[in-house]
Amino acid sequence: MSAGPLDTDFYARSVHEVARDLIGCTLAVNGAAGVIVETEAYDAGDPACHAYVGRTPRNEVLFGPPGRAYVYLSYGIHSLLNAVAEPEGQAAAVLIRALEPTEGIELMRERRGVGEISQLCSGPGKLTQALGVGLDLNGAELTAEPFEIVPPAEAWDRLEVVTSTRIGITKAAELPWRYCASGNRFVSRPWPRVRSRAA
DNA sequence: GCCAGGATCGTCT
DNA sequence: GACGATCCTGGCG
Repeated sequence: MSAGPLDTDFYARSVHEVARDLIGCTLAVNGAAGVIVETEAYDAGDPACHAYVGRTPRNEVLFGPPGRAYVYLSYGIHSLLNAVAEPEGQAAAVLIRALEPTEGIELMRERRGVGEISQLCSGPGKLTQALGVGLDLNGAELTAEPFEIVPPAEAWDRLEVVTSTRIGITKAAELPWRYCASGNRFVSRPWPRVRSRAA
C-alpha cells in the first residue's frame, strides 16, 4: 500500500469500510504510537450514535468534514477518540477502542501509571490517556500534526478482521459493528460477553 | 476468576 | 436531575 499517511479521501467513505480499514493502521501522536486493533462504527441512522439526536454544540464535529478527531468526555472521566467518516453532512464516526503499543512505551507507562503493556491501550479510555489525547484535540485534523495515521506495511487483504457486536452501549447494542484484528491479544475484550441464560 | 458498585461531570430533558 | 461509546477496586468463591 502507499507509504504515506492516510489522507482525507480515506475517511470520506462508508463508516463501516473506514472502521474495517483502520484495523492494522499505526496511530502516532504526542510521542507514542500503536497499531489499531479494535474499532467500532457509528453511523447517522444509528440510535447509539451521538449525532442521532440531531446537531448540538457537543456533536457538531460529527457533521463536519471527514478525517477529523471527535473527542468527548465519557462518564465524566475518560476522553474517547473517534475518527469522523463519510462525506461532510453525513454524521458518522469510528471509535478507536484499542491499540497494540509499538513506540513510546515508557511514556505510555508514565501516563497510565501501569507497567503491563497489555494494559496500556486495551480500551478506549485507556488509549487516550496513554497517548495524551484530551478534549483539546476535539475537531483537530487526523491528517496533520500532532496526529499521524499510516496504513499497514502489508496489504489490507492480508489482515484478518473479525466483526462482532459493540461494547458498553445500551442502544442498538446488537449491531455487529465492532471490528477487531483477529487473534490479537491487545483488544479490550477477546469477544463480547455471551448471555448465558435467555430471558 | 467473576461480578457488582462507585467515581465524576458535561450534556440534554 | 438523570444518564452515559469506561475503568478500577474490592468482595466472594
